[in-house]
Amino acid sequence: MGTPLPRDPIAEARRNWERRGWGDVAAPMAAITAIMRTQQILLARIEEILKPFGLTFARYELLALLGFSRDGSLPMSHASALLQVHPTSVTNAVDRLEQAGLVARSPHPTDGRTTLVGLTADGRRLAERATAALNTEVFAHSGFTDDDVEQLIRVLGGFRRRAGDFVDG
Amino acid sequence: MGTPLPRDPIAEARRNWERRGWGDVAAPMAAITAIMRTQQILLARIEEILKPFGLTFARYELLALLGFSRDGSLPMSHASALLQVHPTSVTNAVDRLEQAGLVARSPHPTDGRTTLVGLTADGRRLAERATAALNTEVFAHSGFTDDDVEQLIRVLGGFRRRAGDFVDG
DNA sequence: TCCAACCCCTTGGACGTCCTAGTAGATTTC
DNA sequence: GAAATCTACTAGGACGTCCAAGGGGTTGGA
Repeated sequence: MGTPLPRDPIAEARRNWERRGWGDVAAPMAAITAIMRTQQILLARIEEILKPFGLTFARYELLALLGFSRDGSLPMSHASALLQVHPTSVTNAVDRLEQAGLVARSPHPTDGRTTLVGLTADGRRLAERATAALNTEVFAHSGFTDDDVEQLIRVLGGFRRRAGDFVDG
Repeated sequence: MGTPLPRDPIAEARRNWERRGWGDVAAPMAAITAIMRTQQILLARIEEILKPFGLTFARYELLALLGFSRDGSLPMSHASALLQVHPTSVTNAVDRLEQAGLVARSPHPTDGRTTLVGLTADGRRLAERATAALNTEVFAHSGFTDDDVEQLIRVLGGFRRRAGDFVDG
């Protein structure tokens, strides 16, 4: 999985599509496949940076989200909605972060169904250090030009809105 | 995980980054996060279409790759390289596809280390039907305009080449 | 010739994601 | 006010991905 290929496998797939008479959908197929592969590359880079902190990307995202919330604490359902992952994924992440002493669960003061997750002091410190590392090690040399970034945000933002992720502009 | 959010959580994150004084990396952070989320949406759509065929995206990719190879058969290491996944992921996919009678393993004629994976007749038929379904149900209404597709292929292709995925132009 | 280095594949384990229940609390409806 | 419905979280399981380790097959240099 290390050595570069002599040819772009996605361009190859696109040619195969065209050869079979699916030229009308070959380009979107290639674009979607490229998104899949790019995500894989980026995720690997991020995980590599987070590993020394004992974090995965899923756990980091939760930590960062809590760090930006008013009082460092949120209902689990709210975290699930904002991170746009299944509730059980939040349960999983909270279990492990709680084990590590980075977050703590507490009951909601008025709604007995709801559990709040809050950062511990350790959790807040680690989130800040991990963010600093990601900023300098990943985001600062993302591999995209400023123009690329501009276009990606515009194109993918439109896609996500049309896909029903959010409703505002 | 179903109802749209009132605000774009990625734009929100970007504003948080800027507020903390990380404005220099806020845009790439937003672009990368958008790629992550877009991949998640697209993968869910694809898996939904493949489910009636008893396939996952990982298994479909292997089936499709074999369908485009000369004789419908490849060394497992070659499949791993072309699909750009870990060898154990190929082992896993082949195990399940073989169980379903869609592929078959056979020894390499001259190299005793190598195992070939080949499509069965059932496998080839299913790959064709699944591809047709993806073409009409996903790629034909990708949610991207032709311009979007053009830009994504260009931007992500450049990124992947610089990341060492492949070496040609 | 023969052994060290390398390659190919598999096993076992850790993680994250989702789905399907299932339990408990809150809200709505009649 | 009681029943039906909804909401929040958790347990268990399937799947894909990766890493680490191990067992054979190949190869090339001493």
